[in-house]
Amino acid sequence: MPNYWLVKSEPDAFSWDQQVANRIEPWTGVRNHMAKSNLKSMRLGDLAFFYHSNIGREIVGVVEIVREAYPDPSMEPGPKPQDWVAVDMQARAPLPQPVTLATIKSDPALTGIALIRLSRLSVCPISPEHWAHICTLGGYGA
DNA sequence: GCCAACGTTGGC
DNA sequence: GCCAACGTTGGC
Repeated sequence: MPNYWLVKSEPDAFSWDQQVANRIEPWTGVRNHMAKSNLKSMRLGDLAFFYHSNIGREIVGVVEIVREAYPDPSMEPGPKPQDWVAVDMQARAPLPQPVTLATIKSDPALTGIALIRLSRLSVCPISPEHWAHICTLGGYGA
């Protein structure tokens, strides 16, 4: 059974359409330790919601982890050694009906979800129950 | 544009 | 080790 995640991207910087066009994309630039530890926990075949932050504020698609954590190629050489990581993700399919932040916040079945509780965390775990519920809301995989 | 949350930096 | 200052994220 796969683990479930949610990753955020500002569509200005990198959008779902670009993810689809590129098919496989390195997920780089994470500079937060909790998010990094989540990246390191991802395994081949894990699935993640692709969330548009700031513009849109909705879950728009599903991606699959196709390469586990490796050194982030976007790291700048600096005075201190760093160990940020990237993973590769492949677009699976869009949600037929995107699920908005407003919907997630107002749904009693989704209380406590990390997306809301840790609003600044860019890579969040999702419980299997929440995953299934959001898939239903989004008409995904029906 | 504003603000809350929160991580990081640097003075002490 | 504490804490004020500051920067960033991201919702509103």
